[in-house]
Amino acid sequence: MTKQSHTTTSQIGSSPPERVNVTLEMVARRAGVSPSTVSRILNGTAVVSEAKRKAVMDATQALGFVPNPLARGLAGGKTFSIGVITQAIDSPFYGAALRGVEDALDPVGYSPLFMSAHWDPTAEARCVDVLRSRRVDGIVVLMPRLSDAALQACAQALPVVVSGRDLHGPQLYSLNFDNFNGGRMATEHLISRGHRHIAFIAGADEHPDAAERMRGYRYALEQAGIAFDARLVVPGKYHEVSGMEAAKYLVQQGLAFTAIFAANDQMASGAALGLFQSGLNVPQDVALVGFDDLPTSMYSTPPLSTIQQPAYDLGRLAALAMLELLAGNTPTEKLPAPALLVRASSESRRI
Amino acid sequence: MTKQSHTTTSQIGSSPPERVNVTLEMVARRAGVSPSTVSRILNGTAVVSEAKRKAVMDATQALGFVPNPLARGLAGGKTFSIGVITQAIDSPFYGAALRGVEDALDPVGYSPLFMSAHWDPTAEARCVDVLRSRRVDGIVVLMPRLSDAALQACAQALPVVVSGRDLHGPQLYSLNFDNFNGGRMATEHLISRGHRHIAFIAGADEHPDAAERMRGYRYALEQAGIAFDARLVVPGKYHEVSGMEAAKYLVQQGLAFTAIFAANDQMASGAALGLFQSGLNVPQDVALVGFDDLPTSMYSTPPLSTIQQPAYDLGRLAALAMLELLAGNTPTEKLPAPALLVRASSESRRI
DNA sequence: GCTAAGATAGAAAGCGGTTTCAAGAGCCCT
DNA sequence: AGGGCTCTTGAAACCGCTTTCTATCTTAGC
Repeated sequence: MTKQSHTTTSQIGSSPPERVNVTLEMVARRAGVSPSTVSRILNGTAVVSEAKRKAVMDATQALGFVPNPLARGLAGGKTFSIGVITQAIDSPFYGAALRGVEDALDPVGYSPLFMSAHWDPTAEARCVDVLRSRRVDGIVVLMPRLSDAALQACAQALPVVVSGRDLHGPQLYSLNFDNFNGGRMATEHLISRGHRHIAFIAGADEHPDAAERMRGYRYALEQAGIAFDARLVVPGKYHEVSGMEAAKYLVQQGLAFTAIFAANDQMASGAALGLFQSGLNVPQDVALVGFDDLPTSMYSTPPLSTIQQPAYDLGRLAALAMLELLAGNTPTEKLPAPALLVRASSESRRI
Repeated sequence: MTKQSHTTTSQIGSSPPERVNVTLEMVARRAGVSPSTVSRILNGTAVVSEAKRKAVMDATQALGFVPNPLARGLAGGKTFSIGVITQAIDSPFYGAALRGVEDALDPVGYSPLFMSAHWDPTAEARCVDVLRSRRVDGIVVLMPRLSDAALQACAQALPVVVSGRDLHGPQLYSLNFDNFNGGRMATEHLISRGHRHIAFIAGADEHPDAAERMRGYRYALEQAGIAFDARLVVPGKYHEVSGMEAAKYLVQQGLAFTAIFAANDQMASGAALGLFQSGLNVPQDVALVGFDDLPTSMYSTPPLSTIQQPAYDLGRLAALAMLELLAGNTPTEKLPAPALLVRASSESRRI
């Protein structure tokens, strides 16, 4: 892949903006060659004599030429932009991921086009359509809600990278996080602290990752010889309110639990509040563990123990994988294994 | 402005993707008219006989024609995309704002192009260059770090909307939030609760809004006849760690403060943790008020009293103002006045 | 009834690149 | 010296749409 150099000589504040759009033709004229030659040199498409190469480079520099991406897209079919579909751009989790995407794409001259699907498959399909109509070179879908079939169909037309699935194909790559082991580790951690009555605030059923985390929870209990108690599992919706309500509900039920494992940090944060409002403190009365390691979790009061899910890396690796796909290679990116972060919210207190 | 209808008949899952790119010319042929006519009809650029209009509409529908934005941009100069520069896409504050931008732009067929400048003016200038090279129709800069002059120069070339400044011009609009009164209200709230020794965790000096919030703090003290004590003002950097350190520092100094006003919620959150680690509780020992009302602040333990700064609206209104500018109108968007949200972190306890 | 003005619609010229096609130059070989 | 190749480079077509220019057909005016 041609490394896109954004050596743009800043136009801000520089001499009056009269220096309107410099075109490839102007460069050609100044360098005394044909437009085709300039194009070839700039793209490294063909071998050119060193003399002309130098002349063109100089002219490019002198004129501050920056190729028009629109024209390039129209003619060459590549827009150097890639579509990124998230569920909500304003969620802390996706925010970090988008940052990762940005950091991976920017240095190579690609621009991300972000869209939020709001957990709605229909909206997600529309996002895909809009992105395709904008002629993006590829699409990255973080935590898709679309069916596997739909994603695969989409990958027929252009490269696709998804997270949270296990799909593969010539133009399709997926990055999956080990939610099962994350769930297992979080639960084992609580068990190792002496807890035997561990409540679980689950995520929405449609979230495959939420299901995996729960599977990890149950597996850990089983391994420890603790009977699974369905009453200790409360459904949540991955956001704070649902965590808060779940915690209050657990307290109201009068169940004897000493710890809570929430399927994500947002719910854990809500749960902490729910417990607090019910007169219980974390970790003195109830130990709490979340999942995701949102940037804020480390600074909550008390800091939240959690499973680190590298959202930033997720975005970065997904973007890098897309670049590989675009370059015709087979991506090899892998997400790091889940890691347990023990913080104050699950502090010792052996029961 | 022509309302862009994204009536894209979803291509996902629909009949094989053989139905390659439908072009305007194909529509023209099918409708038995010239390409120019199709263009005119689709853009409402000229009066056309009802018969042809119908024929074209039908053909468009039947073929599922979606104009190629690249070609449009190349030919017509408008790309229906607008650049949005934030300081950090992964900050909760900007996340909400971006969501607002998205919501305002999407229905009218415009796409946002997000870039993060990381609080670096040089990076910000580069963002502007990249966006201009991508031929965006306008640029929205949320909380710019660039000089007024640079922004004004930029507005010579294309419409610009900024937040956090007070700039005006033919192609320049700004949305400013009343940080002074926000700071004043937060402080007055604490004073009304009986506090006389109120510490202030300030934001970085370069942030004009941080300076305004501090001015509000001092003004409120003055109005209440409370002497300003420079030792109670600790500099922060708008992120959690700095808030945490500031709180610990205050405690270490052994100063007799009973309340803290932090210039933003992230620092307030850090401060709560710092106090907690110093053995002090919010609000029993120290009352705490933040600024911004981040989505998470409401669910922190205890919920944080704060000044509501409508980040979502900021994004939405900025985008709407841009659309006005693009339509040749003078925007009239105004941000709502600051509002105090009293929550548990500053709970009663009259001293 | 004939011309001036107005309304519609097509032809064609870009917009700024990429890429195919073809030609000229240089080189080797017989 | 001439034929056959390869290498470099220019000319021109094309990507898909907008827009100017021009031509045709009405309709109005006297």
